[in-house]
Amino acid sequence: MGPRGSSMASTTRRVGTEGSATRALILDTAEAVIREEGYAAASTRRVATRAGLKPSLVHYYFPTTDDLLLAVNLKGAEASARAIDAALAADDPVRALWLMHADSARNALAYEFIALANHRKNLRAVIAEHSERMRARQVEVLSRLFGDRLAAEGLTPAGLSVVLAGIGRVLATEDALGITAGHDDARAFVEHWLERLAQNQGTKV
Amino acid sequence: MGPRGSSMASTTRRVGTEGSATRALILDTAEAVIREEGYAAASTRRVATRAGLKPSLVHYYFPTTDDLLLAVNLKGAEASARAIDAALAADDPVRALWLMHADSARNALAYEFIALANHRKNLRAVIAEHSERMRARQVEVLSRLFGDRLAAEGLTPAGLSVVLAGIGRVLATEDALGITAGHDDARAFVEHWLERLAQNQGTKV
Amino acid sequence: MGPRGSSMASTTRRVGTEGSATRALILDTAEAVIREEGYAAASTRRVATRAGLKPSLVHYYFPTTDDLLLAVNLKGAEASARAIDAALAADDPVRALWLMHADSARNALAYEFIALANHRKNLRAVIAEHSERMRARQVEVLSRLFGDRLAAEGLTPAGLSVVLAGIGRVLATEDALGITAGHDDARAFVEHWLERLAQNQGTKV
Amino acid sequence: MGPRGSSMASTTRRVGTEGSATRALILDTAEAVIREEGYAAASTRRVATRAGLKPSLVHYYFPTTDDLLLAVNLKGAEASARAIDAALAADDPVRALWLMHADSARNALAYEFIALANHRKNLRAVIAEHSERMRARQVEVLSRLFGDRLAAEGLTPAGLSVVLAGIGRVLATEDALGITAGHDDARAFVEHWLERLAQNQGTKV
DNA sequence: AATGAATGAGATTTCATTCAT
DNA sequence: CATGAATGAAATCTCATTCAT
Repeated sequence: MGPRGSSMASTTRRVGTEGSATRALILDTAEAVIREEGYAAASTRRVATRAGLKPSLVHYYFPTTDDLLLAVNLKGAEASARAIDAALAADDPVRALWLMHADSARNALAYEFIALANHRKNLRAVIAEHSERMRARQVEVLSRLFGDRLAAEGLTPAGLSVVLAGIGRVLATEDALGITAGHDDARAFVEHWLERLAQNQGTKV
Repeated sequence: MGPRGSSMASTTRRVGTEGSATRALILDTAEAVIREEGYAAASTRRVATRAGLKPSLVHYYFPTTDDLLLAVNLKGAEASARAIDAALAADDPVRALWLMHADSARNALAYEFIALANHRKNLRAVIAEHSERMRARQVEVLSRLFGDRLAAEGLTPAGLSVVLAGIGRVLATEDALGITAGHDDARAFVEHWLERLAQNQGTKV
Repeated sequence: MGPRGSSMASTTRRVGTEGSATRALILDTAEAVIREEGYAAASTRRVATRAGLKPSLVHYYFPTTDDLLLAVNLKGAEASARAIDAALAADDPVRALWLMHADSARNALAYEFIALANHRKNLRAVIAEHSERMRARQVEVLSRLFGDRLAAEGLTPAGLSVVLAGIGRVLATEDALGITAGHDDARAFVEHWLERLAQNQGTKV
Repeated sequence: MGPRGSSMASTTRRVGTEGSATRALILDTAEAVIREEGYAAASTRRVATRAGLKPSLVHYYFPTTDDLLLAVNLKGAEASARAIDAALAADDPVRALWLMHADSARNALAYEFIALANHRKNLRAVIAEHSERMRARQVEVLSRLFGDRLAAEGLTPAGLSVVLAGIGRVLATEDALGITAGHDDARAFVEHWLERLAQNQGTKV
């Protein structure tokens, strides 16, 4: 990905007003680029061109490419957190959670950040922490929903979260590649199983 | 990611003796680089340096970077095919298949190629085809093992393959990032469930 | 000076044939640029433009700016070594040594490399070593010329080398800036003193 | 060295109260940066960051980088002038002058400005003038101390100043690089010689 | 079968400077 | 007094690829 200084990415450093419209535009554009072309394509130039800005301006707001990537990651994490909280408030919380995991737009982004974390030691810790926080948040929600009742299925809230994440992600990523064999079957299986679970579920809080 | 020519990948063009030791060395090195640093790092130079060869020589065997990447992908696909066939011959075929899906080294490579396919239209078709072939091969194996008996669980061979792939992949990728919450629970759940399935299984062919 | 990776400069790495005419041209041009505009001006672009080459070609021969700078330094050190050896063979060796130290072209280059060493940890060791080798070579020459006879003046070969280097350098650098006050006086003083020394000198070897 | 506007340095233009604490902070920080990392590192940004200020503020006080550099140079010249005056008032003035010339902190800064003058025509005249003034001031002091008595040694006040400057500078710069061969010998030689001179010296004024 | 030379493109980053508030 | 925004230029480096030998 070109030369990259070895200095730690400064998660906190943030040039430009937080509420700046330009900053938001850059962030949105970068997210779109990452989703469509991968994190490696989120170069200053490409993002700037697409946003109709000068490359230098991108650097003004995000001194380092890492800063930009982490900012997009953070934004995604915040969106996921909101989605989880919304699930808890939904009519059928478990199903809402499953839909979130099977959402391909969300998965495309998440996938990129995992790939990114895998290849850039600098960013690994921050990205991993975001993922862990999402897991924890889901555990909270699922615990509130099921109490101990998941144990009857041989599962735990954390285990359920892992299973849904895995199946959701493989469906989304394969869809993107045009691979579909077994998808409907797997989806039906999960949904059927979740329905059964839902009957076992405690009162919504 | 640096400049990448837009020329169609010449899947078939192949210079250099097929059985050449140099060719094998380049392929192995490229695979290691991809596994450790990601496909974006598999540049002619990097592979050459690491293999102790001149960059030009890499180009001699693989005229295009895409040629090299596809060759590594093909090699991985062949290894996966062998693993699936070996599973069929194992004592506990379903469990062997699950272990294959949960194998982190294999997943690391597979993950890279999915990311690659996602971001390079050129290669998408070839890589997707390899994945589909693997899925088909597993369906064959699982059908032979279970016949119709999976239906009782609300599943199909293809659906089961998808489920195992998803859960296996999420475990492997999160492990790599040091995320472990819920992993043991999910693993126990899958293994317990597979044991139950195995009792339902037909005679090994 | 722009981004600079933290990787150690690879003193030995050397792309392109040693005897290449292009390589020599780049080296000569870089030396001229450094002498005239300072080491900080020895950028790929500037050197390339001045040599009538493409910037990429400079990178082909000297992957890193540090590689280029060190190569120029090495070339200078070799020239100095030859000058010292030539002094030993001259009619009046001590005076020849003094003239070498007072040579402004040589000093301009030396000055740049000391400044460079001062500001780039990477290169410090190599450059310092070159300087030390020059000092050692002079000590050898002066010892051969004077034996113990310098002691009568309260000096040693190494001490004399330091004194000549210091006075020679200040004269050369100030000349370059147009500062001349006291220069003739200092020069006369040194030359008078060296004449006296020469009479004290042993037989030339 | 990055882009550097070609606008003449505005030696006189000076925004911000002369006595401003902020101005002094910027000046001190710039001096430290130059001393430690060289004049080329004294960029608006770097100085600002290190001083905990915004880059724009540095520009507010010093519209141009050249303005900043010259201000630091002036500050250094004033300090040297004070050191020379102090030498005259010292117990052993000649020795005090020598110690000033051998002072490595002072030399590090002086070295940078000579390099700077060498490479930026804009600034050459101003910096050279400062140096010349220091030389003149020393000549005054030495004349007062020795009258004509230096002639017996074949020297003049200006010549002595040059000699001390040269030897002092080479010792200081080589020390910084870890080169020490001959240093003690040269130092002993100079000090012994200065002692002899001192006995020849006139009454302190 | 292998390699040295050359080139154009692009990515990352740093910088000085201007302007409006 | 002070600052945020914006911009254009340049420096460093990496790459894929082509060509001639």
